[in-house]
This record gives sequence, structure tokens and C-alpha cells, in this order.
Amino acid sequence: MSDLKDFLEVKKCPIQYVLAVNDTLNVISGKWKMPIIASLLYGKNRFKDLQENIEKITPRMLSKELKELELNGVVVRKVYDSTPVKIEYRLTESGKRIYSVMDAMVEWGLEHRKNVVDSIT
Amino acid sequence: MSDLKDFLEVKKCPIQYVLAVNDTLNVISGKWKMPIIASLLYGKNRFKDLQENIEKITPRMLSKELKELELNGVVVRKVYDSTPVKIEYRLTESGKRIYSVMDAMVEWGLEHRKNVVDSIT
DNA sequence: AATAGTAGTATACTTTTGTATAGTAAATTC
DNA sequence: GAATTTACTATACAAAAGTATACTACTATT
Repeated sequence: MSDLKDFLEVKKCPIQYVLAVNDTLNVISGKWKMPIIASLLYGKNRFKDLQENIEKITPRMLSKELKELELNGVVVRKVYDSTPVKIEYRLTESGKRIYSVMDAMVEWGLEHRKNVVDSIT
Repeated sequence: MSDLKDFLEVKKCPIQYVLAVNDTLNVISGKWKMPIIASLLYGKNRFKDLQENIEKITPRMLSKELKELELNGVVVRKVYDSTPVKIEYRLTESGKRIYSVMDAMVEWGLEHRKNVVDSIT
């Protein structure tokens, strides 16, 4: 394949865009990420609260996912030096902004469902 | 837990929203969905074109993913009755609209990267 | 008749993701 | 001092997702 063909035809997405999409996908993919982020948005901040709010999640998964979200800069773990210690998980500013992605997903999903139902009936 | 507490505190996301997010997640999750959708948006419509455009994807995965996208109403498979047969994959209208989700993801990803880099340096 | 292009499928395998179940440790209430 | 609450960890396992490699079936070109 010639360079010209490369230039004219093989349009590629800028690499930063690819990385950005992958970062986002990483943060929202899996069975529990969205429920956890949504729960945090709804003001459920303690381990126990999250566990109660998210049906069927095991403590192992909750712990694992929270660690991953923390590592990805989406969540911060705060230890309050009270007795007994209280631990809170909070969304970072970035974390809160994932709301906009969820919003786009809800919008697409609703519209898509409508279309698919239309196409069947 | 009382019904009142349910009502006052356990705010829940409307079920249709949850379903909508899950539908969207289903369509975009995995290693190859986004590259495939992006390639289709860029006008790569034949199996071979997609295979060449998406580095390292095996024909097995490409075939599997295209089938899944078709089943989900995101892609249509068109057989042209020429000799030799030409087969094209095209995004449905819903499929094209996933662009808006990708857009939100790029935006969040870029911003997040900027913040994370800022917080390290 | 042999080679190449298009559009895949088949089989076996590895890796990643998620589940099930039980247990720990510190403090707090009965 | 026994049970309960909070915040987890440990081990073993099952299921889903992805990879590697080879192969097929049809047509077209040389």
C-alpha cells in the first residue's frame, strides 16, 4: 500500500482519542463499575452502604472494584480517625464527571430500545 | 428496613435507565467493539477491509463480534449478488448514533488524563 | 492447473472476570 | 463476655472473553 493511499484512504483516529476512549471504557466496563459509580453519585459512601445498595455484590468484588477505581483516579478512600474508624469512598471531580458519559449512554440506550421495539412490532 | 426508609433514602435509578445503560455497555464493551464501530464509521465496510484496518484482530473475533453487533441491531450484513459475492457490513441508524457515546467517552477520557497527569506532576 | 483474494469456520487453548463460601480483626452494644 | 457491626481478606472454583493456528469454499487470475 502506498503512502498516498494511506493518506487518502486509511484515515485513522488520532491516537489520543483512542487512548481516551480506552481509559473511559476501562473505568466503566464490567458488571459492577456502573452500579458502584451510580451508588456513589447517589450519596452511598460507606462500604456497608454500597454493599446494601448494590444487590448481590460480594465483598470481594466490591473491595476489588473500589481499589481499581481508586487506582484509576475515579474514587478516593478517606479514613476518618474516629472510634470506630469510619471509611468513606468518594468520587473525585473526574469521577463525578462520568455522569456525562452515563447520560450519553442512557440517551442512546433508550432511543435504541425504542427503535428495536419499533422494528419488531 | 422500613418502607419509609426505602422511600426517603434508598433512591434508585429508574429501571429503564439501568436497562438503557446496560444495553449501551453491551454494545461497546470488549476489546474489539469500538475499533469495529469506528472502522465502520470511517467507511470500512468489508470483512477484509475491517481485518486490515483493525490491527491484530483474528477473523474469528471479527466474525463473532460482527454477528453480535448484528444481533443487537447495530450493524446490518448486506450480501451483494454479484460474482464474486460482495458482502458489506453497515451501521444501522442506531449504530451511527453511537458516535455520540464515543464522543462523550473521548471528552471524559481526555479531561481525565489531563487531571491525572496534573496530579502526578 | 496453480495461485491468490474474499469471507469466513473449527478446534484447542489461555487469560480475565466474576462467584461462592468462609474467615479475620477491631470496636460496640446487650 | 457474647453477639453484632464495619470493613474487609483468603482460597478455590466457574464462566466468559480472547488467542493461536489451521482449515474450507468459492471465484478469479495467470
